[in-house]
Amino acid sequence: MIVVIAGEETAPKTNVRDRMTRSAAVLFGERGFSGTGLRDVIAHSSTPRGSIYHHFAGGKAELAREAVRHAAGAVAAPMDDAARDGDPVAMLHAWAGHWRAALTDSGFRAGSTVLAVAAEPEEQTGARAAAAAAFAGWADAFAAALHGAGVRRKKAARLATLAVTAIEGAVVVSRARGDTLALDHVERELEAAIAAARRS
Amino acid sequence: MIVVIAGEETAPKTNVRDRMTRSAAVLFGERGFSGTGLRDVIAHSSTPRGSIYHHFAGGKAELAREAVRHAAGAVAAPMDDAARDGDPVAMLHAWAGHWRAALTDSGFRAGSTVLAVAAEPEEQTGARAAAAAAFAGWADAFAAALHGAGVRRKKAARLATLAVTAIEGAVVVSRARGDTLALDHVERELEAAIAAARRS
DNA sequence: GTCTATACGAAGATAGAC
DNA sequence: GTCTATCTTCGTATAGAC
Repeated sequence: MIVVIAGEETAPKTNVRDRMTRSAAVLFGERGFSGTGLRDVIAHSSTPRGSIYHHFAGGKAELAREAVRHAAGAVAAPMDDAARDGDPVAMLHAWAGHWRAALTDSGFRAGSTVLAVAAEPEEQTGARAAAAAAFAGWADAFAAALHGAGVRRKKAARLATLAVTAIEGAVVVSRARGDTLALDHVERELEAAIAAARRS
Repeated sequence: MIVVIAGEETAPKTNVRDRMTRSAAVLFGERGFSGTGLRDVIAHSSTPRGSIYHHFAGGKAELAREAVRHAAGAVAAPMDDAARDGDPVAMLHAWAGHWRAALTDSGFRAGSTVLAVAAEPEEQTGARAAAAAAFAGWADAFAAALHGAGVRRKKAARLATLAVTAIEGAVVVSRARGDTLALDHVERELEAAIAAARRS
């Protein structure tokens, strides 16, 4: 979410930190946590080199936690927009559509920041809890929509976990293949699973 | 697959290379490709330091390709054993059971070698094609079992993609959470999806 | 085949001037 | 807040002795 303060002439204090966070999210998703250097983040965000430890006193681990939180929100935003109808299928399409666009727009270089960080151990990233919270946030939002559409609460929770894991997995498989076939298949099968759950 | 040659007294030529490959597969799965150094592989496999470039002239990229192939086979083995009955549900249980055991036995440090390599770009790993082939191999084997159980060929292919992506995703989420809940949910929902596909 | 030694660059992180 | 300079450790990879 971008907050614009009316009439502000100078850049907000958080500008540099935000740009670093955004670039870190992109690069961690593309190259992984260990595969991305702080120098890469500086170069990608065009921010001052000497100030990264001023903005992120906790070093790379703090940057990873912020990047994961940012990425979690960036994925949740289109889902939340679509959730206003209360239709879980619309939510699924917004969710899958976000990744289809990210993959094709980047020439299949984009990847999930959250998954990339979660794929490396806590000792390296220091961001395991943030990644787990991101997965849980997506699942909870989707489960709420499913429950609102008449799916039993426990069934909705399981189906939401299936959606989170399959979509995150489909992003990786699609990237490896260089096409969106895996994402297409997952989207269609999840839609069928939602329809079946609503009937029962 | 492990081949034991009867009566062989000395270690086979491939012994050191195999141990390096196995350790690389474990460590890439746990720490990611960039997060694992060749020194880590040497230490974990207790192999001679000076010989890694003798066995893997292509360097770390060649090691990654071999590790991915090895990991692909290690996951396919329990699936193939269960597939002898031709029951896709038994295959699913063997598949999920393999990961449940790997996660709990390792204190939730184990991870998917294939996913870890696929989550980093080709320019870093040099193993994108091997990862894509591993995903495709699992999906094709599962799709064949589904088709043998009466699921239309195209539906079977889509459902198999759902299974591959969801299980790989569930391993990451389970690791981040420190429990097998995501894997449990995915296994149960995939079982329901298989049952629904056989009815239609 | 395996060894030691090392090249060469980059990693994360810090110090202290301004 | 941002700079430059630097510390220390580590990365992959290679050379050449044995």
